[in-house]
Amino acid sequence: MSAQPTAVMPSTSAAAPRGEARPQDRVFQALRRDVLLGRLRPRERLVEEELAARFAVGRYVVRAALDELARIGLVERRPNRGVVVADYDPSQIEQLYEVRETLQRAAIARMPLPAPQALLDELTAINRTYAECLARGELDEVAEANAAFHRTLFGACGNPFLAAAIEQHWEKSALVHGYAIGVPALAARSHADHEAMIARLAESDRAGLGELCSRHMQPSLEAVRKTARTRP
Amino acid sequence: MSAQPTAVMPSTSAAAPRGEARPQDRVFQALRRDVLLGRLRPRERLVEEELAARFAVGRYVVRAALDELARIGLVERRPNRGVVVADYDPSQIEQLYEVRETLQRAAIARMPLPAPQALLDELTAINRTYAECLARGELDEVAEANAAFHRTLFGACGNPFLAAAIEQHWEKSALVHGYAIGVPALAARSHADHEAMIARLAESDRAGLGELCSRHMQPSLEAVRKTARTRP
DNA sequence: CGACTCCGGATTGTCAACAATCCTGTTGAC
DNA sequence: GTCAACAGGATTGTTGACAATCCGGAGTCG
Repeated sequence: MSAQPTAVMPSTSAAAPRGEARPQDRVFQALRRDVLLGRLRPRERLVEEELAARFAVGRYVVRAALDELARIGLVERRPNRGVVVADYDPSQIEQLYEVRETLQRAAIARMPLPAPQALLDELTAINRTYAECLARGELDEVAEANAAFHRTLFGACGNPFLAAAIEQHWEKSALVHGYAIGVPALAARSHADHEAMIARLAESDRAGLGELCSRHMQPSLEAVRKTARTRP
Repeated sequence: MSAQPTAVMPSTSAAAPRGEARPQDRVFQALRRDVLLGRLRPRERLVEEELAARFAVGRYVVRAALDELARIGLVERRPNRGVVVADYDPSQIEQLYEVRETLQRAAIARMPLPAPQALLDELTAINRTYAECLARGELDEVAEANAAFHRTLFGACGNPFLAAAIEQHWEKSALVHGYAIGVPALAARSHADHEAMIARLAESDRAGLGELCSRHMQPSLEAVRKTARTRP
């Protein structure tokens, strides 16, 4: 009885597509946005009791949310010493991007082509949302659309574990993306890149897509390098 | 003040090299071994209160340990429905191994060669421990030495994020390794493979090391395939 | 004058009890 | 006989209070 081997999918993040009414998810999302939009700065300390008061919730919930944030690498837990917002130095960001490029190239190499029309349509729709929100200046929504585009694109590689690894490292470098989106020129170029990616996908140009995705990561990486030179 | 940009290293697991006296780490390790050595079977349910009684500890500690186990993918949490031991079906294991191979090849491609003598010595020492524990039939220690070998080898790739990703996926497939170690022929072959890897490393044979590492993963994968055919 | 020790405040780690949720076996109607 | 609603028990989610730990500064000794 009950020998049904139900598959255990790799759970990338807590982003279930449903109601999301759990209090700890609400706190998690709020803190995540605070970090990504710069309201909480790197190396800034997060005190559990303050957050519990701010969100009108028990400290246990805050704790669970912080655990989740630590899991995806946005904050760091020091045992008995609390939680601080993660602060990657430039060389670490270079290393992180190196891994991301490796994973993305692997995903593109394994992606079934030609891509189904449904995928192209979905990506096109997401990128339209991206442009619309950008025009309205809703940076928060732009970031979400940007994430959705990459999640959908690399989720189509056919290997859930690979897709999960890509998303995981995307989250880790989310701080950098957040910065890049804030610069209008970079955001506009990003939108154009996305369109080009859809075109490569439509014409089954695997090599071109790989190159495009790798170059797509360069501008924000370059911005980090420049900032590093300015503030050594 | 305190603008020192202390590096935030990617924290792969809670395996700090120190005392490890935290109760939740003790429970975590104990449960981890139970899963890896087969004392807890796939799809088996883990009830918090039972574990709390067994380890003479509060339910909170069990909860934290289970969270950690879920984080590395050995158990699965279903909200409001408890946790069960993870159960990957054969096709998922194939996908997991595909990602592992991709990551390992990337690590080998970036590994600084020639390898420092200290690394060769460390790997040799670990592999000796492997053989000794295998001879004594201490499977638990064999598994630990096996993990240490791979952690040390791929940790030398120079990119902590890449090393962390490799270790993370190693943990996810730990169940498969545990099975392979239990088969004497496979365990012996594994030891020989490790020696060959050290040799390739010593002579800076990058391509040979890559091939060797990929082939090194095949036997346990093949065992999974066979088991799948036997029990469909 | 510098280094060491010890104490106080702040913060995290843990516990036991309470509330919400889910699964199971039973009952009743169609 | 089958299906749906319903209670009962079991299990997880959450809370507030208590204990353990760590950081910083006052005080003391060399």
